[in-house]
Amino acid sequence: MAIQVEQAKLDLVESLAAQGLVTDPLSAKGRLLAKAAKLFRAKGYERTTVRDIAAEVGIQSGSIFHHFKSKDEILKAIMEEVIVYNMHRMRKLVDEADTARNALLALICCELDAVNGLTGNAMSVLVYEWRSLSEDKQRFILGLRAEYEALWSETMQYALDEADQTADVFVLRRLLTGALSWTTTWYDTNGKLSINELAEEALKLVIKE
Amino acid sequence: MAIQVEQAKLDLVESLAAQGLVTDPLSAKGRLLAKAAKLFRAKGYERTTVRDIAAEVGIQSGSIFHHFKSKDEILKAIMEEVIVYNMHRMRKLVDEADTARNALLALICCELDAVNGLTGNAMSVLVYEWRSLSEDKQRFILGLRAEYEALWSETMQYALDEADQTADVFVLRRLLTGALSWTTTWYDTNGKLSINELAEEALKLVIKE
DNA sequence: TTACAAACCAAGCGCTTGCTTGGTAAAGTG
DNA sequence: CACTTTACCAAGCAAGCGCTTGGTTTGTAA
Repeated sequence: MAIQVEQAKLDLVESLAAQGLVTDPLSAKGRLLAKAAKLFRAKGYERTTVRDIAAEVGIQSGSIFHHFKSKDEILKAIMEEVIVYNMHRMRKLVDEADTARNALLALICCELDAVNGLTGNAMSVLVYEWRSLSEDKQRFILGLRAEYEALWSETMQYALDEADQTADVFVLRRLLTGALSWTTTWYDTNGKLSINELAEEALKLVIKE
Repeated sequence: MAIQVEQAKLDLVESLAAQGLVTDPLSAKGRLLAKAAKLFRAKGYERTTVRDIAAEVGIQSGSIFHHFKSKDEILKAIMEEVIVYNMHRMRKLVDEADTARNALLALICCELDAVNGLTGNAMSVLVYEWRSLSEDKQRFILGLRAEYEALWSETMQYALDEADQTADVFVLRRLLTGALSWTTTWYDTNGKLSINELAEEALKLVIKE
């Protein structure tokens, strides 16, 4: 991926951090979130102890609770911020796309990059550590996801219309969600297949040519 | 799904249980496995305590260790048996199929049914509770999965050849794996969409017509 | 230099966890 | 009938868990 694209992603983080929408990744709290996401992904939320996180950051376990009220507040923060961040990216990409097909391709690319790139740990946690949140926190995150999914459905419907295809968007989006999120278990960022190539393959699942 | 198909599945369980390849679901141990799978799926392995399982079965928590040496032996047994069972089903269906396309459709159908039907709890656990196994047990299960995946790759390649399509089977199978296993989170067994219809939709992702 | 908040430490509390132990009751087997 | 095996109970231990507490250090700005 081109350098300016990577820079754009960093700029967005900085901008969102300045607005207080996400935690500055360079702050003490931000570093803690990143390390926690890494551990939660690698070992699972329940198997990761606050002592593990503290050791990874280089502080005492009790000090964690200066930044977060509880362990599952950490999990919630990871999930919330990764949705907020990717939502902003997605909206921008969809607005910039010239065709409906390319808007959909951009979304696929974005989700693949979210799952396998910088926010990969957080995205994996979002997808697979769902049940570890308390019920009310689950509802809160579900609300955010609803917005995210609305943008997907809309974009997908436009792309299907443009290609003169009829399909059940509900079913198709869910099949695609699984296909894309599952890449976290097998896709190798340093392998031969680029994210863009993989995105083209995934688009072919939806839009026949 | 037709009654005789359901009966065939029960017959297979009985036959495998008689051979000692899986635990008889009617035995004390078998009931424990089923209840454990249900809980592991609903709450996750780590959040499910041996006391939870015992209460569900109706025995004391210590009595569990008469049947299994440790908690993660239960997890391993659930995973092992669901692979063995579905492997037998898949082999039979592939052998009976008249075309390569139908063999692939049968596999898709089988996996969807495995994920959403009788073995749904166990399959979800197999897919999502992976990291909770000890390392050597992970390797053991991985060996079984390798056989399972070999049958998939082979069948998929035949179907692509038959349809005069070229594609990367490695990538395509993994995209499909994600799409199918993710159905566990949204597919409603009692909804309007049947497993067979969903399987046709999933086949369309792979084989264009 | 003083003042103050943010970041962190050292120690440990109370609870839950997987698992062990020594024993009992019932069912199967010759 | 005696004997073995299977299935289970009642009680509790040792370890690990999230989290609290009271106090100390570090950074910042007037």
